[in-house]
Amino acid sequence: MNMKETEADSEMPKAFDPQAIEAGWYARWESDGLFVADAKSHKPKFTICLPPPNITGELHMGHALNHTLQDICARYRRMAGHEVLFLPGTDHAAIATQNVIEKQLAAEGMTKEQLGRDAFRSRVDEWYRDVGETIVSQDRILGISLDWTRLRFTMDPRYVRSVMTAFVAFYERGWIYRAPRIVNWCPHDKSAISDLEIDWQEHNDTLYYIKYPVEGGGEIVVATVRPETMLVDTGVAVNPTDPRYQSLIGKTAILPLVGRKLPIVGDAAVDKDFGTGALKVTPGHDAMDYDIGQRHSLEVINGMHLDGRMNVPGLPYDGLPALEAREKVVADLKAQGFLVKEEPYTHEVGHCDRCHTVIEPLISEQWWLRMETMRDKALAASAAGKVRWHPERYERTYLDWLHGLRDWNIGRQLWLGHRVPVYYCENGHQIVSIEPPRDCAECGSIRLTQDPDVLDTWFSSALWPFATLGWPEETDDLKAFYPNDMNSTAREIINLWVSRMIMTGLEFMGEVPFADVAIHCQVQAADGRRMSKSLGTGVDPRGLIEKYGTDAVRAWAASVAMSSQDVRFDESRVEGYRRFCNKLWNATRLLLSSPGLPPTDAPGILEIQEYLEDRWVVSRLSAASEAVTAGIEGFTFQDSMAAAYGFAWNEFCDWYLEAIKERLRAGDPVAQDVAYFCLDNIFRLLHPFMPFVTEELWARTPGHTDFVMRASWPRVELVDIPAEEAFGQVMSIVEEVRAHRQSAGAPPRGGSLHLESDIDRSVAALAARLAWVELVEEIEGGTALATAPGRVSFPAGVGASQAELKRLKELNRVKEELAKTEARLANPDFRTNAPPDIVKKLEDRAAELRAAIDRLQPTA
RNA sequence: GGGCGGCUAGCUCAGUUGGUAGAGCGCCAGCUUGACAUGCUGGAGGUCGGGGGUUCGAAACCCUCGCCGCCCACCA
Repeated sequence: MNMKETEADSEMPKAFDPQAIEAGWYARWESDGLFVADAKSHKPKFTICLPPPNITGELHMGHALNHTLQDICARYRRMAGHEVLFLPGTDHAAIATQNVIEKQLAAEGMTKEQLGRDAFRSRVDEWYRDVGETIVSQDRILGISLDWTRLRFTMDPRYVRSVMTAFVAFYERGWIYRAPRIVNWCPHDKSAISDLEIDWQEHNDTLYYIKYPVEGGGEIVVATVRPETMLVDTGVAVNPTDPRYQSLIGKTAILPLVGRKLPIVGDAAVDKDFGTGALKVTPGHDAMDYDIGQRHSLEVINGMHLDGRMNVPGLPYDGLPALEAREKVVADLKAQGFLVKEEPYTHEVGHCDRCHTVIEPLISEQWWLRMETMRDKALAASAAGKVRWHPERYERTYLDWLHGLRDWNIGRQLWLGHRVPVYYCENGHQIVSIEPPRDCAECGSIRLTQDPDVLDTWFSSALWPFATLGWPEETDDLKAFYPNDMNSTAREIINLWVSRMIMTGLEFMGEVPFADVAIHCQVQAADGRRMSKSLGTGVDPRGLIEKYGTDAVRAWAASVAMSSQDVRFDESRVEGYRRFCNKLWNATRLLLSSPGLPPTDAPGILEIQEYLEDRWVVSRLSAASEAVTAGIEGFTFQDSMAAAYGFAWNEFCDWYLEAIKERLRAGDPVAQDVAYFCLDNIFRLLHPFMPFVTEELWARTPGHTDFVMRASWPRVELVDIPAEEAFGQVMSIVEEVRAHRQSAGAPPRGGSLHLESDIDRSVAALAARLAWVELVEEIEGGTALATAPGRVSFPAGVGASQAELKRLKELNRVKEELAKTEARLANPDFRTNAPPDIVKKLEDRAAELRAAIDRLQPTA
């Protein structure tokens, strides 16, 4: 530790310059090992595993916000005496990465099929190495105190082993099975995706009414927005309670254009009020139809190839893309007189959330994971209060989803990701194994092929809180740092990620992965739209950092943090926090300019009896430190920021430093001591929020030989209520005198103030000094004060009539308030029902107002 | 179709057991006051989305309507 070397003993520059000070600190913290967690430490542990950003991504406002909040917690806990592990990592983001690579290949005039699976894989590995830790290393400029020695990637061999272990464990429990189901199929990625990966968009489509003839006479009309799917209809369903159709149940309809015979069945899932109340049943291409089909043993026909083209051999629509097939089907229906009518119809259509292609539900063999047991454990953990949500309301989002949970489609038909560890031998035996098996356990065959599917990216993310620590090995890290303590996330991945971490954590580790889940607010663009690169509404945090400095961006992030409301981005607020940094900078300069030897020990021994302002400021500091701590502990970081800002600027700088300027100039050691004590505490309280400027100023102030990052968390308990009341009186007198001075057009200094003897003399003296007036025993004329018994007069100014105007205005305002107050007091119900202290307060207020009126009356 | 959040000063937001409406930015006016003009001082500006109700008293609690945003949902 050799901080003194670079400590600037020289004159401080007049203005705070973020670029100049932020450069060095991160490297020094890192090289001094301040971010590295010690699993052997005896301190209480505090662990956060940073949500792994997509390796394809760029740092955006959401990361800046989320990572800052976690870093506030990490830095705070270190100072408060915890051994902190704050672990960074990245996620392989299978679909997103595959799309990136495929685009690259396309640019080279190639497809992945031409390249082959193995070459594709090495291409991906190369790309991963290339991109490396670009995304997370951007966290360095944000000052995020991550333990880089423990950087993890979901494709690291050790992590892959965790994923395989989890798969096999689930398989052995009998929870993994392969079955055909309707899945959300992305024809572009040629893969199934889960329900949660669907992005719903409103479409203006057409609802077609189609006439199906019924055998033995008559007809039944169905309505659909996807007429091309009728080619593989295998039934017609009506609601059994619908009198219009009851007589048709059991009969057979004839499918137009195809001629297939369709049983007409009764099923309660059919909505009588939609369309005609009759539903064409296409079990191969609609989830509800599939269920109806299962209930009535209807045939399942797959009518689509995996690339979205129609698969209807023998029909003229075979091989057409869905939309073209739709046009042709409609034209033919119209030509043959089956189309009854068309009407405009607006509805939600699912798109792939990675590539935005329209999803086609189709039947497909998939790997599924049964969730019942894990779901029930998760529910029980919540019931037992093991997971606390902040804000609380998000617990319901989570629980509601859990209650409706269905089996999870964990398979993806991609080339990139964790390959399903299932192998088949030439004799059709199946082997499930963490390591690739050499031969078939049943027949000894060595001709094995691995299942082509890979796992949903979220399957590996679900293991993050313990797979990053080495699970399934019983590592020191795992023992020391599981369970983690908090998880901080955007609300859009509560179900996708948080819920699944909770379930797997309970299943494999027997404990919830974290006790607290913080869901931060969403940052919107200034115009209220979503921030997104494609909309051009994104704001790059790096640009902001260049402009205002990291500390300003972080302080802004903290100030919005966990607001119940999403916030519109307002750059002027960031700028405001840069000015706050400058304020701290200059307050420090003022102190350092005070003559005499500065204290050599860390400030702390206080002689605060003599001066009212000293007693007041440490009392306010006590309140601020409590509020800042409570805000961090209670996950309302915005409250912490507001409390620290308000104290440092409005109380410490505006009032306290102004009050002691003369004492500082005179080199009064008590004033220096108290002021240094306050600054010292301000730096520590603000360090989690604004690490750079606080570290820099800490190094520049006396008595500090170690990093503020390693200082202890302050707990100031010097509350002095009488001092706060007395100083409050000072403030209101000073403010009123200043107001009178301005409206009188009097010069900035000078004038006389007389205060009646029931005002404490120390209050009177301090008020006079701060208001730049002379305290006098007698006063001629002048203006009466409303806030205290007394009068003030100024050397003749230009605006005497303005002063008169001001007096009358004030008199009016006071009279109005008195009228309102008296009216409330006159209400007998008020006196009988309101608590006595409220009544007393109001009576006191009325008395004050009457006194003020007396003083404000013209002197005649 | 369910559910959640929001609607407070021109703008962005605070307002935690109901008890005289706040901050920052912006605006107006005055200050080169020996830390800071990235500053200091003073000021203007709000029927707390509309309407009901509970209460002595509502921005806060209840009902209702209206917008804005989000999440969940196998109605074709």
